[in-house]
Amino acid sequence: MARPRRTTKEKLLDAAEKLFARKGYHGTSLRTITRAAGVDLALVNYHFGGKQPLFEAVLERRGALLNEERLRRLAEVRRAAAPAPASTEAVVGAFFDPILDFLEHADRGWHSYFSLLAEVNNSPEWGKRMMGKTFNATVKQFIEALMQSLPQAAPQDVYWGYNFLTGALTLSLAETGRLDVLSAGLCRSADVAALRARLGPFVAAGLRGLARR
Amino acid sequence: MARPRRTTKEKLLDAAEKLFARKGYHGTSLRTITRAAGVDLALVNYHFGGKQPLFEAVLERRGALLNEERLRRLAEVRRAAAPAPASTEAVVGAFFDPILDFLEHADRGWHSYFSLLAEVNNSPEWGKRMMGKTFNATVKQFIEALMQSLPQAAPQDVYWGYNFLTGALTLSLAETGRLDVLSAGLCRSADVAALRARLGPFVAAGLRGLARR
DNA sequence: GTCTATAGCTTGATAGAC
DNA sequence: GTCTATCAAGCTATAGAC
Repeated sequence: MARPRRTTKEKLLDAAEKLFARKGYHGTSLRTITRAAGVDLALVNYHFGGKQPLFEAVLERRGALLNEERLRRLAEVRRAAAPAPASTEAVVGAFFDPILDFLEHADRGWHSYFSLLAEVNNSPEWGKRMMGKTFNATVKQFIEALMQSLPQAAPQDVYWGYNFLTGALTLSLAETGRLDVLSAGLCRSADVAALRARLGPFVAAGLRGLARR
Repeated sequence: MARPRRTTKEKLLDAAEKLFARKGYHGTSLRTITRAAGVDLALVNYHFGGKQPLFEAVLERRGALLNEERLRRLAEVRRAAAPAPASTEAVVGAFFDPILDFLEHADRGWHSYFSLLAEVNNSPEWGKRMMGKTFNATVKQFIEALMQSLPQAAPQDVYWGYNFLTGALTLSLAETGRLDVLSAGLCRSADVAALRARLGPFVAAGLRGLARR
């Protein structure tokens, strides 16, 4: 409630975030976005310079916050374990928990943002370039920490393991509702507490299993 | 080499598969598809009735083959283990191996198909409806087999575990090239043998870890 | 910063000749 | 089954008034 007056830029970012998450980049027109934002069409070009720069601004806005929080927690678990390396469970937690906390405690926009991220991460069109630009520097530090926590694992196993880890995460973040259908309502895609209880154990056990190969 | 003469319908399906995989449904125009297929624009409507029916036909063509092969292998591992239930590793293998075999031994179209599937699976727009229509009946049998292989696990754990499993799989199938960048070339997204060696162990260990919670 | 008006294209779909 | 021709609608982007 700190600043209820959103600027035009923020209105555009919020509306674009929600709509890009639902129908993707090409499935969303600037007219739809500006109508939802209650803002004139021409202002997209004034504030962002075009459709694609707007898209990239959406991805980067919360990406920067996420990186910051992840690195803070990674430093924390490393400090707590020193001089030993942080455990696999702790590193995985530092990677997942910021996302789960944002989803549970913060504004609804994070749901859209992560759903969009899930799509971008799995898209050949955007995956490599856009995910890399925003997240590579942070991710490299996590992969290094995972390697230190699993000294017997080959580097290739850790890279592939990170790939599986992020795949499991992103599909969960997409909140497609498919889990609800498959389980006939027993599980809900949007149940963050249920996800939190299970994602970490699954991934940590998977990584240890890979290292044991 | 059995039938080198493709029908117009097949030409359209092949071109659409490749292009939808690259840029998604909204990012691909019918003109781009028909140009790539060497076929007249109006024939999409004649043969399929529109853009969306073409998209669904692409998803269903190979989906039917995949379901068939998966169920064949599931029956096989069940028969081999009877009267005990098939092991988690065997069930997971029956789910992954058909995909990996198609990728390794069959025509290039399977790469596009699975890459497209990865995007659809992570998309709120298509995920629930299109994945469900083609795959729900088969997937339910696999989830049931997983439950039998992990009798101590709660059903919720298996449903969430299936969600993680399919997330890890689909990101690997997307072949976004991100793994190549992160590992500085040490691992390659398209290396099916490397994926085969690691995906099963990761997922089986993850499921067992979940069940042990 | 905001808005109107519009240029210049591309889109999916179809009517109708062959 | 195939192809030409075209329609109406939608798109991004921008020039220029306020």
